[in-house]
Amino acid sequence: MPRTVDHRQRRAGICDALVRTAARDGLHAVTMRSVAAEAGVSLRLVQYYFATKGGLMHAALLHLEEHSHRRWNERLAALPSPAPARARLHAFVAEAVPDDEESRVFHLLWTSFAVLAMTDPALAEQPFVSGPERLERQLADLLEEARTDGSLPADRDPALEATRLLALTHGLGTDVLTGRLTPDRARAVAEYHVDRVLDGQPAP
Amino acid sequence: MPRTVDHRQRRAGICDALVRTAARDGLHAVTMRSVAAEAGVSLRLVQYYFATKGGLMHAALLHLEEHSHRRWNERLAALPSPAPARARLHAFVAEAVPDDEESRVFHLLWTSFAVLAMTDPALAEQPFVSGPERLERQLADLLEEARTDGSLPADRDPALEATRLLALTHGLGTDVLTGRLTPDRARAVAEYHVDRVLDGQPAP
DNA sequence: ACCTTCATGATACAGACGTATCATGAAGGT
DNA sequence: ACCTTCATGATACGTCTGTATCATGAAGGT
Repeated sequence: MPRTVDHRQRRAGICDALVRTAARDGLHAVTMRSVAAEAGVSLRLVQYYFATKGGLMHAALLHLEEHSHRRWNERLAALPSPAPARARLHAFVAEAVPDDEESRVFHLLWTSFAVLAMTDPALAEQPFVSGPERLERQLADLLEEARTDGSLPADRDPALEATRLLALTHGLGTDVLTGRLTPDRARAVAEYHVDRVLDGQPAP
Repeated sequence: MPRTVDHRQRRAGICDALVRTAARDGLHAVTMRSVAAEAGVSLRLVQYYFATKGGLMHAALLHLEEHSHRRWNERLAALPSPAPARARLHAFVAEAVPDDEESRVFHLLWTSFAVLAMTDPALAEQPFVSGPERLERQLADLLEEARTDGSLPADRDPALEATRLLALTHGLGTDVLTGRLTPDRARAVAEYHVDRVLDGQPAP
C-alpha cells in the first residue's frame, strides 16, 4: 500500500475551512473553490474527499453540530458539581447567546441551514431537526429536575417551557447577529426569562 | 408622449413574482430569469423595471414589509373597538405564527434576508432592522398601555417584554417553518407566554 | 526492481447567472 | 405625416459554478 494520509483529519480540515468561509461571507459564498482556497488545498482535493457539494455541506453540518455539542458539554462540565438546575439553565443561556466568534458562527450556520431546509424537504431530515430536538429534550429533562427539586413551580409544563426557552434563545440569537440587539441585552432578556420561569412572579 | 404603462403596478407584479418564487424554491433560487418566468414577462422587462438585481431585491423587501404591515393593521382593525391590550397581544400572536401561506411566506423571506444581513453590513441597514424595530415599539406601547390599565403587573418592563415576545415569536416561526413545531403548538406556546406575561403566575 | 494503489495536480466542459447591446413596435405631439 | 420617446424583444458576453477527465508523483507489497 502506498502512502496514506489521515482522511478523517483532512475532511475535518476542509469542513473547518467551509465553516470559516461561511462565517465570513455567508453560506451563499461557499463554493468548492472558495473552500479549497480557504483550506489551502486544490479544488481537486475537495472533490477527492467529498465527491459532491451536497456531501460536503452535509459533512460540515455534522461537524458543526458535533462541535457545538462538545462545547455545550464542556461548559456543563466546568460547572461545580453537582450544579443546581438553575445554574445549568443559566449556563445554557450563556452558551446560546452568540457573544464570542465561535457561537456566532454556529448560530449563523445553523440559521442558514434552517432557512434552506424551509424550502428543501430533503434537507429538513438533517440535524437541524435532530440537533435542536435533542437539546430540547435535555432542557425538558433539566426543567423536570428543577420541578422535582422545587425550583420550578409545580404547575409548569417542562416540555412547553423547554420549547419556549429554545425558541426564545433562537430568536434572540438572530437579533444579535443582525445587529438589532447587543449580546449583553440579549443575555439580560434570556436570564430574565429563566428567572421568571423558575421563580414565577410575586403575587400582587 | 407614447403609450405609457403603470410602472408602479408593473413593479409590484414583478415583486410579487419574486416573492412567489422565493416562497416556493427559496431565496437562493431567485434569479432575474426565474422571476421573469414567474411573472410571465421577458428577462429584459425585469431589467427594465429594476436595473440591477440588488435593486429588485431591495424593492421586493420593501414591498413585502409594506404588505405585512398592512396585514397587521387590518387584523387590528378587525378587532371590536376599543380592544383591550390583551386582545391585541393575542392578535399579534395569531399574526406572528405562520399558519397560512401568506404569513409563512413572510416569515421565510424575512428570515432569509436576515441571514444575508448577518454577513452583509450593507444589507443590515435595510428594513430587517427598521421593520422589526417599529413592531417592537408598537408592542412596547401596547404593553405600556396594559400596565396602565392594570392587566400587566406594574413591576414589568414593557420594553424588555416587547423584545422578549418578539424574539420568542421569531424563534417559534422558524421552528414551524422547519417543521419542528406545528402551527397549533407554536400558537399554544406563544399564547401561554402572553398569558404568563400579563397575569404573572399565582404565588405558591 | 516492479507494479499496484493512493493522493494530488492541471485542465476542460456545460450550464446558469448578471448585465449589456442592438433592434423594433407603438403611440402621442407637432 | 413624421418624429421623438416609451416599452419590449432577441441575443450576446464574460464570469462563476459543479463536475468530469487525464495525468503524475509517491510509497509499500512482491
